[in-house]
Amino acid sequence: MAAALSRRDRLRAATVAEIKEIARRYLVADGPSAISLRAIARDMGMSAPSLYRYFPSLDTLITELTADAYDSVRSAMEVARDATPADDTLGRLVAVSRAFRQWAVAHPAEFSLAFGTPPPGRDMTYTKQQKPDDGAADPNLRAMQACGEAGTRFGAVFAQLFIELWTRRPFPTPAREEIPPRLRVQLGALAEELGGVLPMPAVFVYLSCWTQLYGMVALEVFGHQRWALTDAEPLFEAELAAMIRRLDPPAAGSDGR
Amino acid sequence: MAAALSRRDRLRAATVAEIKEIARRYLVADGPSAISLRAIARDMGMSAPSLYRYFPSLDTLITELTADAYDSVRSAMEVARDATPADDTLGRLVAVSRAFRQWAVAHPAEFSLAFGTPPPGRDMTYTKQQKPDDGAADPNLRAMQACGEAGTRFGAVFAQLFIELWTRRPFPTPAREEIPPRLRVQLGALAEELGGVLPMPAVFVYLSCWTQLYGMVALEVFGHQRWALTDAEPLFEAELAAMIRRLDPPAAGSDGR
DNA sequence: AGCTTGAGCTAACAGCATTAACTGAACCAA
DNA sequence: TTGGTTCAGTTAATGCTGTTAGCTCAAGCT
Repeated sequence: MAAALSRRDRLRAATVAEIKEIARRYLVADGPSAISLRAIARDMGMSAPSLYRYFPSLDTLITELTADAYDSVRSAMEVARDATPADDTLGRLVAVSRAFRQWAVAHPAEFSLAFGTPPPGRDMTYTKQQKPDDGAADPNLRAMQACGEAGTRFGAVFAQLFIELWTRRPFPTPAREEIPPRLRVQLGALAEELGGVLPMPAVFVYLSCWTQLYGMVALEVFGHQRWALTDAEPLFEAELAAMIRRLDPPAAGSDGR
Repeated sequence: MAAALSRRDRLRAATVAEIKEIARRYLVADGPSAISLRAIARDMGMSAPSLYRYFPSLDTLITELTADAYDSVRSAMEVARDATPADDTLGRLVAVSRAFRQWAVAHPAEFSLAFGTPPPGRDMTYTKQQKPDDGAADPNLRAMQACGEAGTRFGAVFAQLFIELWTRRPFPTPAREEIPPRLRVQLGALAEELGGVLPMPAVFVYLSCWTQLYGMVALEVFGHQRWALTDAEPLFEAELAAMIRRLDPPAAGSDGR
């Protein structure tokens, strides 16, 4: 059922892909604001209004590029993960983290789209309700929803690794009582959403690690670290090592790699 | 020598201030791309080209707004710092960190300007060389330079606290040998730049804390945490507490607050 | 064969940054 | 006080931008 596309649908898909590819070119060359329908149309030998047959607005195009960015990192991370033995969960976490950073450094514009400031009006990407009439008539809303789902799939790669790690060899967590009540309920809800495998304090560690990772990479890609460092990679590696140490403290030594 | 301004210069400064204020209004209302010279001029009852008497381009205006944002957080942080006893350095660090987050949450648009994706072409904000002909003829370059300096002044608030903390009661750091050589030289250079007070491994801890702080706040303000949390404050407080514990481990107990 | 769908077009509107050329008032020096 | 310079402001124009309306024509389906 993969090739159940009519001739027209295939042509249409090809055009959509070409539009996105050219748009991505402008994006990486001169930033998101350089993406212009007129310029894309010019490059394709078309008129600008024709593009509205494929995207209801420029914003929607950019939203779809953002979703593609999430898929792109995710697949890069999955490749790195699958190149590491399945029984070495910590090794996989390291590989995935490195892949995340490397993708980000190699694709700063896409990274900014997916992990930087969202354009105003598209903040609620991660809304989970909206079950009624789900698909929605508005194709722009549909794109935003798809973007949110792509982001969720991205996050699931990290989450899955933490779940695996926990089931194989639980990592140290703070005691339940050390976590303030208001945080407890939120983390508890999140633990449910993640499948109920991780206990609430483990979710805290998971979020903490992700925050540190994001902070490192975002600071580097956004250029907010150049006042301190000329090459951010060694610091990243050091922080990554610290993170692993936190998840596998040398006390009860094991293979660890 | 504060009032050494001619009448014309005073009027000019007032106009510049009014332009910036209106621009800021558009910024917070609808994001950076909503700042338009024509709209500002319309609001002021002027023609758009007139604004070029005050700013050489829209980009320069935005750059100056970015510099103002740095000054704004910094002053908020300084207020919070000075409201805490000078001998309680850890308390000051907590106060400053909270002020940083609170300012960010209250001013998401300005935060994005200063700490989010930089507009393409203005990446090299933090360049330090360029001593020759320093001021430079290009007023746009001058603005970018001023923006970088404002960013440096912002960072100095945190740096100063870490320096003070270290001189009062040194915090735990990794051993020199645990830090890989390539990172060592960079941190060493940075330690010099910070005045040579902090030893190299302490600089590592400083950067690590700042990264965690930035990660927390950026994730929250950019909305990349809403899939996990409805209210980011408790998690921030928990991470902040963990940071403080790292700087003042309960082993050699002291006042701590 | 005839109708419907869809892909493309042109023309047009409204908004944008920016430049050029010009006017008039404020300032400053003789 | 006069004369020249500086500077704030103007209008007109260029060339971008997203987007809508209305049209044409070929492909696809009945």
